[in-house]
Amino acid sequence: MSRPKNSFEVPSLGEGLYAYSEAKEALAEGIAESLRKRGLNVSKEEILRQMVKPPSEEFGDLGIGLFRYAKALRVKPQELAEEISKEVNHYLIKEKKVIGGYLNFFFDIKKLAERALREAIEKEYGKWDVGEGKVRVVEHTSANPVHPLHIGHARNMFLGDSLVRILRNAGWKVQSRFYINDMGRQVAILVYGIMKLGKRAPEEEKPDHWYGKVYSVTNTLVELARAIKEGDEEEMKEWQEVLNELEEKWPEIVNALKEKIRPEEDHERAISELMKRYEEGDEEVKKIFRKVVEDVLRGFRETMGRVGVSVDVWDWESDLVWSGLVRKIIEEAKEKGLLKEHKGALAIDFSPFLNDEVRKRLKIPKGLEVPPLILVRSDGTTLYTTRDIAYTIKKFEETGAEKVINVIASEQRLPQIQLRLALWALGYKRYAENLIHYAYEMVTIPGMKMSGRRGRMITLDWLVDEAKKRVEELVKERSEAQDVERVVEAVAVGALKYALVSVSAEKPITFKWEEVLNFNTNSAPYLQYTHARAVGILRKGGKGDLSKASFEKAEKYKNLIMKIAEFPEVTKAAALDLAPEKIAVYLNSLADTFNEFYHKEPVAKEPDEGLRNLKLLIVEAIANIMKRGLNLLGIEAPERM
RNA sequence: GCCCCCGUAGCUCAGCCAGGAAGAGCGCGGGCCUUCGGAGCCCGUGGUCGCGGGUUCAAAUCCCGCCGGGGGCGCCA
Repeated sequence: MSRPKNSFEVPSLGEGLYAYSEAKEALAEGIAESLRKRGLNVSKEEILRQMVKPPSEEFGDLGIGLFRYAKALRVKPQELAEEISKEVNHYLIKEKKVIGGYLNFFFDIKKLAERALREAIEKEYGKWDVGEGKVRVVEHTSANPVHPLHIGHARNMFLGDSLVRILRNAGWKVQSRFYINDMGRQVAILVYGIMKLGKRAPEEEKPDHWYGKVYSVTNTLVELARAIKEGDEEEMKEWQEVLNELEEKWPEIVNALKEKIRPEEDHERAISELMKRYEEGDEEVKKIFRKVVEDVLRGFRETMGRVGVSVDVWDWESDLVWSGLVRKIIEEAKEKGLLKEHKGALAIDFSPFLNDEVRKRLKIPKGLEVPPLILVRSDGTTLYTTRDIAYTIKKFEETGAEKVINVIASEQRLPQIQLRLALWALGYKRYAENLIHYAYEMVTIPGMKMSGRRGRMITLDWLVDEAKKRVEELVKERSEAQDVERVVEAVAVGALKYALVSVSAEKPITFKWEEVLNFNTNSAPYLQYTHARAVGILRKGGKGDLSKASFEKAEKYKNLIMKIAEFPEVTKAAALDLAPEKIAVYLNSLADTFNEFYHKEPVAKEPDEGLRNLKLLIVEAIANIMKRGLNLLGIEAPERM
């Protein structure tokens, strides 16, 4: 581990790497060196990538296939493996075994346990400095402030928050940001409705929920008016149906707005006018927009508070426009001759830039046709992506960030690509290359259809309420905790988070309560329970003493020792791959291994003092890892459940 | 139509980026409770890695083509 550069990112370990990692790297370097001696140009990193866990314990704990090098050297794989085997050593390795072209290593579990257990009971086990104190920005949640946060935003928020934690743990300085998209058409529609209605959210209702209703109703009335004007029978029918549905749910709001948003008026123009005035900074309009959006954000913050997520910086899209940053971008584009008229608006045509080299560097798929990006509407206002260009530059320049990670639904892949291309075209090449679209797929609940236009939403507030209700029933009877309320909260929220971060982001999720709240396996409650159980043992048995533990008996608990020793590799991989699910998968398997041990081995009651101390150390390591691992996923680990 | 993502055991998923020796859990069948928290444990069951080609000593992994599911192709975001 290199020396920390930021005082607040100091790893607690002294010199050197974690035991397992140190051994693995030493072996890799040894193998690479052996191969270099034979004339091959091989790096430690290349070897490291190929080192795998053999399929069976009998083959070894760590291994590598040397076929490709044998081929390059024109020798038999087995012979090469045997020769290299003699040249590679580390004090934590007690045996080497060659099987075919594989070179496998066995750890000396006693020695590994001595080191790994000492490391694992340290407060900051699994912390790294691979980020070297460099800055990264993670933008997440960034929901449109026109309706409550829903299940999709929840996935976004939990993934984003977990990435922040994982990256910080790996030594990056991370800033999280929420982009308040207050200049889009949707907010203008909401404000339009509010102006017509002539009032803001009532005290007794959560503001984001109330505004969500107003937004749905206004949008429906506006769309209906448009359909009538255009004489589109089909659309008319559809929107009328939506309106009827909304009227059943929220008669008051619909009735109040129906009077004021009449089909014969030109609402489109009025809304465009509003947007324009807001963009120009018209004081009167500004006041209303800001008040409405602030109200909705208050609702967001309340929800985020419930699930324990906060962001460092809240950025207003409108500030970007008013500060002139957006205009500056447009000027730059003009000067560079990038702006072309496209159907009456101003756009960047990317075709001159789209060569294979650029595609590769900006991760744009080979076959993807990228349409021109419109920067300025014909009425002179700007669009979301235009402002996002300015925002991206701001994120990089304000923080000196090495990379900016945008957690954004995969539906927005194309605009994100256009954004990178626009940055590239404008000459912000480093930013373009280091802007990461962390895309995630949708979440669905069987039997519940979300429909924005129909005001049908699976809100995060509802999810939390529902989870708490369900958890309460399960916990109340059995709980040993005094503060059952807090436990219910931690378990309910934890279960939701785990369900949404334990699956890789690119996979769609089908949300099923039976799985989310399955206390038996692969869920936050299962892991929390395992943690509480481990802590419970320590309460009874006390903490283990390193100087009294019989490490020579560690071999018997090899599975656990190995797992404990591997934890830092997992936290590192999760950070490098931006993969919270790796933590989840690991913790689940650690819990399985521990529960097996727990059942077979008395710990606190173990009569042999040396063995008892060893076991207590193992239990303490598990508790610590469980807690730290869950924390990286944003999940609390109560001491009692 | 074009493009992107996904397709691994009955179910939920890991492994795919950096090719090397098919993995978990659930479910199902059987067993274990006077024991530190049974929200548990043990044994067993289960796969032409969507299909077809190709590259390779070696393909779930890379390449090409198809099939199925989802998403995207707006002066919306």
